[in-house]
Amino acid sequence: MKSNKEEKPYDVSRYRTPDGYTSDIAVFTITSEKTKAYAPPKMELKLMLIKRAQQDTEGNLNIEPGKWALPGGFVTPEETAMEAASRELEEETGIAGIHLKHFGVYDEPGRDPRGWIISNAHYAIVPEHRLFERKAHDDAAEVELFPVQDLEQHLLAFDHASIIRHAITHITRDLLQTTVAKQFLPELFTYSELQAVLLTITDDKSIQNEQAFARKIKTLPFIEAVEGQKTQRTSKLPTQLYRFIDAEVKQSIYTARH
Amino acid sequence: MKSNKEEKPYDVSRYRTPDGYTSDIAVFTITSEKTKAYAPPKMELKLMLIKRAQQDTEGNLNIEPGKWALPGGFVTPEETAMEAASRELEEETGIAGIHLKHFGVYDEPGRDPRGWIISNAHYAIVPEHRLFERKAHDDAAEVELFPVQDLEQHLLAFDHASIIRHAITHITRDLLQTTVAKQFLPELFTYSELQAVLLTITDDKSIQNEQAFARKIKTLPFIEAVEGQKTQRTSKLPTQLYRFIDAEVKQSIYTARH
DNA sequence: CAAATAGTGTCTTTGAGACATTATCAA
DNA sequence: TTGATAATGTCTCAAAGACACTATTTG
Repeated sequence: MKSNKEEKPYDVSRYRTPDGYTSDIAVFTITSEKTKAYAPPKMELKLMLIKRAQQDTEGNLNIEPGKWALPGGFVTPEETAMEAASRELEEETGIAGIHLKHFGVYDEPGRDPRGWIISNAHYAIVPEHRLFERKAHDDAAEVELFPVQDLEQHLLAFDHASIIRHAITHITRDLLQTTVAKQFLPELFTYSELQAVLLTITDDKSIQNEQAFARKIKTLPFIEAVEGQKTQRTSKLPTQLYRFIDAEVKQSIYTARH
Repeated sequence: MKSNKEEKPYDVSRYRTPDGYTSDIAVFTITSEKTKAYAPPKMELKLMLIKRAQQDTEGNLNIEPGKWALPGGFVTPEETAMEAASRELEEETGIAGIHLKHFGVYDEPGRDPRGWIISNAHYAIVPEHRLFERKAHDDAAEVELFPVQDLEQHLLAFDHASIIRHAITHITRDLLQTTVAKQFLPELFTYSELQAVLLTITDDKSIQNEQAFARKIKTLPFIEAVEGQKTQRTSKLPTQLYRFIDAEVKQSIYTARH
């Protein structure tokens, strides 16, 4: 861990410590647009960003004003960055108990004009309905949801453009390779709801095809049909409900079909 | 990113900064034991650990002496943790240009008795032959390779037991779901060599079976046979050599067979 | 020849893919 | 009845799995 080299009194770097440790959060939500009654929703993956104010509440100039940024804040010594993320998220949006995942650390020298500041980045999955009650934060001039496709064109603070790219890469991979998709869905869901979630980040043919996907969902070892449970929220015909079960998903590129 | 709350003068946490930022490295290697001539090697995944000395070269007591630990050290403001890992690895083992991957951050309050120290953890893949020239570091009483199975029984410094568990989880998943296995192999390799690497971390039936795996390797989109290239290092019969090619591997648990 | 690994032949079974068909219900 | 989604029937084709067998080379 620490080598003696740094502990020796003559080592100049001994007392160089970071100027700050922050936790940033890429808050993703999927908005469902009900096109009509008795039909599966059109879903779209969106990222929540905050527009940095010109000045803080004391009247001092803010840093990187007017740019869009990920919510976040400084971590205190009494908490982990994950706990800080959870706390910030609650302060920002008023919601707690959200799925959070670490996906990277940003420590490039010069990434933050304020000094040597290390950012621990997470993504969060927030079901749309829980975002309704969100409230503005003190330095957040605006809070807005952006479809993940057209994020490139906005002016982003610090190195957040890069962080956001990685966040999208990670959540996309996790949605396809783990069962996090359940964080976007109700406890019980139909095949077309799961399909709509997956289609926000993939255009895979066998996921696009209704019949194929409806058949496939029955064979997945980590999803089970809930006998006798049906809903009419996606069609006039009562539709089978499914739930995720705790089953370890082991996969390998050396055994899968290609 | 930073909220005004922390910038206000009355906020006590404003000046609380970490006492250090370290980079730790889980150095993995696969040792090949040639059981006999003209046979595939028996391979085993091992992790390199350092035994912390009782005192440093100045005669001061060292922290966590006698315990096994991951190599690593403090990150300076002029570098990223990844660069620090690369530098430390070179100082420690004399080797450069090694595959490194970030897999986690450790920032639990109290994890390090010296203060609020954040560890950015990476794993490294070092081919066995490059470890031969490794040399002892100044505070490393001993350097040793441990098979990943029997790491639990050793006394580990700080929270390294936990970090190591995560490192093994991550490298295992990456070996099966990405093409990092190539980091353990020569440029050109036989099906049985790749098989031996994979069998260090899985007991999957279709990887264990020679015929099945020999057939499967020909169909993998990210591996190609190198026409006309054969070797006799794994058998008396000249054997086809393969190489990894740059092909994007997209997989999904919703489309794979289960 | 014996032994060991590499590689093929072939049969069975499973599931993916495609396409058509049926079921159910609201408007 | 129309229109929409859900669900099934069925056929084809590709690949997985299993097992036997052949090929090549060294000692």
